[in-house]
Amino acid sequence: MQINWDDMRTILALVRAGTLAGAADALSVSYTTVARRVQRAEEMLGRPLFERRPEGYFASPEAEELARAAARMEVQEQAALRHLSGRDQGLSGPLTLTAPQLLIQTHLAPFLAGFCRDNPEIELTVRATNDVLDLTRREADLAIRISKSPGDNLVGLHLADQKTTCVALPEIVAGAISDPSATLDWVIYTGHSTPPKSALALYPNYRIRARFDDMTSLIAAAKAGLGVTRMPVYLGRNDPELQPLPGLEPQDYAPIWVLSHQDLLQSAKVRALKVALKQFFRTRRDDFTQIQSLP
Amino acid sequence: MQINWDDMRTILALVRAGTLAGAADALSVSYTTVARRVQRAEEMLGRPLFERRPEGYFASPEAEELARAAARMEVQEQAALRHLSGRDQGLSGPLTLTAPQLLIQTHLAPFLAGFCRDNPEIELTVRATNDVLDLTRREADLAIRISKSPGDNLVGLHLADQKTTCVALPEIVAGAISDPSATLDWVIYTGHSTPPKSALALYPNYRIRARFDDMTSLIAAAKAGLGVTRMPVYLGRNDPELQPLPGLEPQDYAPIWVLSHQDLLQSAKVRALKVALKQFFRTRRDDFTQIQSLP
DNA sequence: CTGCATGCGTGCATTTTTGCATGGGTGACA
DNA sequence: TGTCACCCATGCAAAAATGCACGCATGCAG
Repeated sequence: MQINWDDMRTILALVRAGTLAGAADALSVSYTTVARRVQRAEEMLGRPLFERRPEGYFASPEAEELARAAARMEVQEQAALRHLSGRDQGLSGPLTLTAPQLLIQTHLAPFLAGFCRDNPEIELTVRATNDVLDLTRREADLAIRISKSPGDNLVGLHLADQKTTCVALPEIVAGAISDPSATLDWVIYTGHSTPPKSALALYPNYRIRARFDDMTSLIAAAKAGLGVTRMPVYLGRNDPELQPLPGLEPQDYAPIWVLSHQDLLQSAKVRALKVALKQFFRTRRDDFTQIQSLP
Repeated sequence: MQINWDDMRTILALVRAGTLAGAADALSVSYTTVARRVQRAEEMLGRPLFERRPEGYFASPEAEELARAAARMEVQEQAALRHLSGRDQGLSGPLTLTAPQLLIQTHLAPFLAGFCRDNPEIELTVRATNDVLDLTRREADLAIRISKSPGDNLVGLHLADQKTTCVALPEIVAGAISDPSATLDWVIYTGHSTPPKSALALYPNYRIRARFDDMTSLIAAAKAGLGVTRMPVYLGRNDPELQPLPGLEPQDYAPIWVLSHQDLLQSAKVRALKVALKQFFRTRRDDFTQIQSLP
């Protein structure tokens, strides 16, 4: 009874995904290939591993057991690759960074352009996503996160503190100032149930017009005049269309960190990007905490 | 930075073997394939893994690290396959047994023939070797061993006790009887420094004519008249050319066990062979302890 | 020094693996 | 009920991996 290691990896992907297409995506092959590798593995082992159902491939207990073993193999593989990357002392080759979309758009893009110019041998990949990528599984080498704690096995470097501000179109702000007790429209982030308490202290009557699960959309909604919205100051402060609600101090918000896996601490590329990020954010510290730029 | 799992397995084999041909043997592929897989892995990782030397491939520290990870992956893979085999309740498919050559020649061969007839669906592979195969690495499902202790993670079933006897050609035996104080020639197993003490008590003067590290050769040497030799009674007792040295009680020797991995305890095939072995050895118990067959 | 065993690299034909295109089935939804 | 979005199986052609044959270097024994 023999088995091909890549077939085990395929079984793992299929158990995880549940469908041929899903597994194929994860492995960057076609689903036909997944189907045939599974078929081959079943022949090798002399027993069926998956039940073919109209809604997908259903894993038998045997397949699940193989997948558990394959998952443990994967941990070993990834640890080895991380260690290998960690040994890498050259400023060349691939380097992957993940960061929140908006931070890239507003601040990181020009910085990264400079970094690439300074390090022409580094092949930088940027994954602009709000999803939390798994640094342990090497989905990225570095992650810029807006969060309060680094996380397991990860090494964090604090880049900047952040505060939030409440902004809206000038006419809405003017209305609120002229009559603080009038009902104020809000657009808020999904998950928050009410506008910030400090705002309610000044403007107690509110109506929630909409909720969005995406900051870009939230900004667009505010610009469309849907209401007031709370956002990190780096987004609100320089937008010519939006204006802060007066009388409110900026509120604390989760700081910005850059994280990497312990194993990559010694990697020259990772260190280079961390150092550059630290320098960059030092010059821009106020962007994230001060409502108005200093003269 | 990506890597193919079978390439990791190849790196492991190459680090272990040190040469392309050796790794190729272990993997049952051609050495060309090993060379090309390594080349591909090196390209993927963007760094060399082996130093090509005239005497073979020399692993770099990176390759050794990858190999260590791959070895841990291998442990997982093999554990999974063992568990899978353990679930196997059918009396069909592959089954591998390892046993000492001589035991197969003299006793096991007819027994195994019967077992195969009784279980025509089982595809039995016999590995006749004196090397201790690794049941953990699934080099065999069952092992018949001449040894005092089963070993780690293995489950043993005692098949028979054994004794040894000292035999030689009739003329040598006759000479020893006629003059016990004459110098007696011996052929002994490598590792033993002297003939057995109980023999020296009766025949104190000895000369070691040769040492052999292989029992078959030892027997041939005894038959060629090189001297007296000590061997398990199952080998000596029925050989028409050889005769026991009189006055010596059979001496204790390591018993015969059949071993299998814990994970395979539930496998129907493994259990079937164990049961059959136990029954067979019960009827042949005396072959291994009595110098003369009973009338 | 020569023959021989062992080890490596490379070009080429063969085999295997892969992806694509097509067809069929099922369930959600207007 | 028709459409759409997902599933899956299979035939076929392209692409990749493999094995083989050959040539070359090295170390060792006679």
